[in-house]
Amino acid sequence: MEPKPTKIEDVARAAGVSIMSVSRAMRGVEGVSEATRDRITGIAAQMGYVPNRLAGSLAQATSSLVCISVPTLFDAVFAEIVAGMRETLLHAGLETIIETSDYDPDREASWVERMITWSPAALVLSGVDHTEDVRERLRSAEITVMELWDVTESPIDLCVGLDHRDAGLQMGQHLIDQGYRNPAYIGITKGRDPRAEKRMQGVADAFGKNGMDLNVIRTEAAPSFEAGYDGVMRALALPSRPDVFYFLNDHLAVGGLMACDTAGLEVPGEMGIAGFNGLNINNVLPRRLTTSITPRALMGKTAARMLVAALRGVRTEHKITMPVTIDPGATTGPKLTGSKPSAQL
Amino acid sequence: MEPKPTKIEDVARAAGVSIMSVSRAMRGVEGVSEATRDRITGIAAQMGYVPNRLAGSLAQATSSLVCISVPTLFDAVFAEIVAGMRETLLHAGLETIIETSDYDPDREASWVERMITWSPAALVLSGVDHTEDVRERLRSAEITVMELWDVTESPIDLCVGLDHRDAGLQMGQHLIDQGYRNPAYIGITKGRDPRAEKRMQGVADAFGKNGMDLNVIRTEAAPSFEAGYDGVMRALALPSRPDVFYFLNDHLAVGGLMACDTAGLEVPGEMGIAGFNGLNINNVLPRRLTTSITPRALMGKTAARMLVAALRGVRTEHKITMPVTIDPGATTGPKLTGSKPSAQL
DNA sequence: TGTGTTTTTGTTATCGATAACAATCGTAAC
DNA sequence: GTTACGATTGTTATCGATAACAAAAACACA
Repeated sequence: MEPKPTKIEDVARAAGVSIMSVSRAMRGVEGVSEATRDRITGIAAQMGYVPNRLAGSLAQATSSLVCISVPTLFDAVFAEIVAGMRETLLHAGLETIIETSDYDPDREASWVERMITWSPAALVLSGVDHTEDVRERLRSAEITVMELWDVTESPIDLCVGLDHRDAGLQMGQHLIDQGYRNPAYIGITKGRDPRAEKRMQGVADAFGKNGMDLNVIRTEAAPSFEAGYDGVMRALALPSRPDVFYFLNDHLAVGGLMACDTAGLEVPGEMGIAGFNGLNINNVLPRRLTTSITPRALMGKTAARMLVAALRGVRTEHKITMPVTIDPGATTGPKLTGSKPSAQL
Repeated sequence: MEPKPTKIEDVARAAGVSIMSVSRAMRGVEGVSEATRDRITGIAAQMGYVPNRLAGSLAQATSSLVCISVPTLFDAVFAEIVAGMRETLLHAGLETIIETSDYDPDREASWVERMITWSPAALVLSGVDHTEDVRERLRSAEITVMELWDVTESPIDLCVGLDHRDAGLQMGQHLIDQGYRNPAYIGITKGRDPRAEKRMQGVADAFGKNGMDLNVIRTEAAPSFEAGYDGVMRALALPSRPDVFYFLNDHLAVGGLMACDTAGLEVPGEMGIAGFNGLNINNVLPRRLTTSITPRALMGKTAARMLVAALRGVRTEHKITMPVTIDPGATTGPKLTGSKPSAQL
């Protein structure tokens, strides 16, 4: 009663050819005439034959798997990057496996360990900060590695990302230009998100050059709306109240914006707010967030193309730094001190 | 120079045993004494041996892969369900592959086709509405199938989800109780999200029982903040303005809330707003959204446990309907007609 | 001490494909 | 009508593991 799946041998027998001809026909490689190819693929389709990729990959000693590790899928940022990659990869006949490391390097490490057992064609990691174990493994395994989202002077292999410190520097300067003088950064536990730390450093440096300090407020939560909300609540209790908040990302910024609203603080009049990413929630906020727009889909697509090229032996550049642009928005700006309308929403 | 990965044979030679002993030792199955097992695993670790899963799965005719298809990862809803599953599955030694179908049944179908080639242990699909091709394939392949997020009388195999129509019915009654009489549904193109259609139907039925009609407004966009915003803008142009909006989900509801705010409509005084899911953005909104709370993480965990049990041959229930509870929030309620404060945010 | 039983270890066949090489076919050139 | 070369097809070895069965060793009990 069990409907044993048809294998290549069955198709070969049915078509009256050798299994190699079927193999060649199915993969679309050279070595069969157009006529027999068409005949074989026709019969295969009719028989409902699906090649066993496990066997194929084993024989080829490499699979068509691309394993991607991102910190989280709880916000759309990495989902967009991944979506950008997938389309291109799928088009190139590559399957993707996604992992969420939850910003935990050890978890990334154990994942790399596991993935290697599948002989993937490539591994994609988020960021450039990895444990020594991971670097070691990747060095010894002959797997193409792509580091995404951040850039470094010494990539393991390929690298497509942003210069986060520079993005911070840029935003810092923007905030200074807007007249802010007492900035605070609101983020999460130190070390959890290395990219955010770099951005913070950039902002700190920008203000530092002008002799101003950056207050740092950290919540222990994951990067979320709530973390931003809580951060603001905590920040407002500081002895000298900041005049602008630079948030870890737009999620925290939105939470922070809501917190300011709840606290009755006028934005940007009494408090400036800046985020990072340019999420699409920005398109519906009554007041657009000041933020840095990151080219997420494009980054994914770029990375995927570079990866596919590399897998085909066409090695072009090894490292691309994508541009980040500032969306001035409406949550920073001249400090008005007019009448304060009460909150609605 | 190439550091050929060590294989089972190398370990066997180094340990002075047969490869079967190594195989048994590595997998933790019966058939080796404790002493030799420890010795073998020690040597293997020392040699940096990682078993080739392709070979293993091929020999076993089944892999430890669980393939999961969700409509989207752009909002956190499915990400949370998936996260709930992953932990349990990983614990059971199962690897997960995630696909986003973008609400496209054909895309789901081609994905199923591709996944089968990897001999997965199980397939997880979102919803219970699939193309006939998919049903056909899954019937013939001997793969455990889990349908998630929705429920049906006749699941393919296993099923863990919500009764969406009932959730709609529940919310509809709630809105009626709050005094609303002219409801409108704001969603996306018909047929794209079958679950949303069921919820809408539930609301329509609830109002219908009381002799009231449900206006239906559809934007063509994907389910997003913008879709809710645009939907409201369009709804406000209707001849008879609705007094309450039931949105496809919280994302649209948040967008709609912002639109009402921008349009200067008092919520809930002049307009009620209800969503679906209970996203955590609700924790920071100055006015909590009226919504249905869905147990997403729990659903994922429950599904994963059921799946693991089924894979081990322990078949308990086949179908579980998870409860949905209403969060009354503050965007629906007595229609106040007090002074209208101007918008801040 | 010998025989039966259980545990441990090893041997052989197999999983379903692909690579590398060998054989065959067709046809163009001489 | 051969010779020769490129295009097509087939054969054999291999990929790295596991299942099923066989052999050897350890243990038990009369």
